[in-house]
Amino acid sequence: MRTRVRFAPSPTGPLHIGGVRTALFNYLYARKERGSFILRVEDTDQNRYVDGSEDYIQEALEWCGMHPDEGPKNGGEYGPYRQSERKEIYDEYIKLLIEKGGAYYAFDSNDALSDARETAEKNGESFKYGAKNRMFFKNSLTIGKDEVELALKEEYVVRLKVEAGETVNIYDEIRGIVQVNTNELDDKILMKSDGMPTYHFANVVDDHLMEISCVIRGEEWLPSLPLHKLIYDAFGWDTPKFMHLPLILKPTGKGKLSKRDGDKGGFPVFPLNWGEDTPGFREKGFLAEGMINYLALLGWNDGTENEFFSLKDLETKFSVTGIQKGGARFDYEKARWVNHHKIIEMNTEELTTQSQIAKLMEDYPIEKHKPLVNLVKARMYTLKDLEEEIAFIEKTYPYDEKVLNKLKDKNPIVILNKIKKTIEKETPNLKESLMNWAKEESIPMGALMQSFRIALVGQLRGPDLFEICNVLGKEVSLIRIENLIQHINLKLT
RNA sequence: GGCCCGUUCGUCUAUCGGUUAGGACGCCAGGUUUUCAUCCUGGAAAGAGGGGUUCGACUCCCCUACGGGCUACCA
Repeated sequence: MRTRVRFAPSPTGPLHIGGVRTALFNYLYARKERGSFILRVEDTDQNRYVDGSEDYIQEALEWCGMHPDEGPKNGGEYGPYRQSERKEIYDEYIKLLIEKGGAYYAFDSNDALSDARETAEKNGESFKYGAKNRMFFKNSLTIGKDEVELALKEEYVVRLKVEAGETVNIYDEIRGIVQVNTNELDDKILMKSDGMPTYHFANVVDDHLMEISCVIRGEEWLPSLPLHKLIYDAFGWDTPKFMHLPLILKPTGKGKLSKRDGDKGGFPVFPLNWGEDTPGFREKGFLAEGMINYLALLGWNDGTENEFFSLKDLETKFSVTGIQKGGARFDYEKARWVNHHKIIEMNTEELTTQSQIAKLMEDYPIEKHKPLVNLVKARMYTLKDLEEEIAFIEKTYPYDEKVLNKLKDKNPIVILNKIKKTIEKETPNLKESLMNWAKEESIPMGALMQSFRIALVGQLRGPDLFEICNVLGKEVSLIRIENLIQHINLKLT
């Protein structure tokens, strides 16, 4: 049997990072098994449909390098790949299921159902429309044929007929056998009154028709797995394999990771920007490889102590046995650290051509780009860090007065003047020359370097000083040194 | 509440009955460096609790606790 897996998001907004990981594991499984990775858009709920989400999903996958083999954009033999375009298929199959006796029409009003729900809750029970009570409701099992014909002209739904008292056994590739008694299940609605299928029905029909060999999805679907199994059984279809991935949890506190957590903690929970106030990893300066690597680590490992993987590595190293059972807390610091590593690992040439990097440097001559990136590369955790790291080119930070106070008694003016002169003369090896001078004059190395650094950038941090001097050029360096001399003189008077 | 799933350092994790319980992020200390950062070395830090099974349990089983998910004509 060919390996075919699908990623099946709903276009209800931006793709959550948990969704990205589900897509990733699907993608990796497909590549590892030399199968197909399919994108299917599950847009059966018109009320929750959000314009632009499908494009967002597509773009996010492409940014990550996970190109679907089949999907709404590039088509395929098993299309259409949007559920809203498969309505006739569901109609056909729901009829088939009803004929087989696996499902039935139900005509209960919302009022009747909420009444029933209320009384059940009053008695401390949870309401379930099922084998125990379906005969007390208005449906095609309780009313006559003629009446059904009539009722079918009005609004109706189709429900799965779940037999009572049976044990359903299903195998999850990660967790093993999951067992549920059908008494715990209810007669789930398969077709809604608007004529669209529910997730459960569309999902099973499509997975079967698209010949999906393994369903890989989030753990939130585990409770409905028995239901799905029952639908397969009702049709007489073989079930695919199932794999339920653990969820991504909040960094602290209870529950799964949400957009609110990102807002609170100042980190993205989406791959790409969505509107103005929903930041994405990409815009926050992550490399796709950085985000992917971190996400892969969140709930999976290859059994070794290796933590760095490219997407290509993962395609060969991915294995189901390495998948974790329990949920994993999201740790932005570690995500940043992984990204940092990816930045350092990337060759400077490639890094320099990253569009975000190129944009930050567009005001500088092109030949300076690579040396600049090279200079601050090791200091970057995100691509955006470049901006702050090269800010010294435009301006100096306000002088660190604490340092100036300490330097006060160490002849800073003498030192600065010496540096000035040395630069003016265009001494071939500035560093060596200054160091030799300091040695001869018994000037502490610290005083020399600190004065120089304060002059050029205003503070005691930043990349290699002589490189900075080099980048700034003779003219700017001299001006900055002169500025500091004046600043000190002003303070002395 | 009911049902299902889970539980190793603060966090992500290794261990697949016998280990000084290993690694990574973060934290702390030291080193390299003209500064900061990078980098290197070291350190503190874990088997939820209780019962079994076993010569021996982090590992297998049961119970409890805790955590998570589901409980819609949403996915």
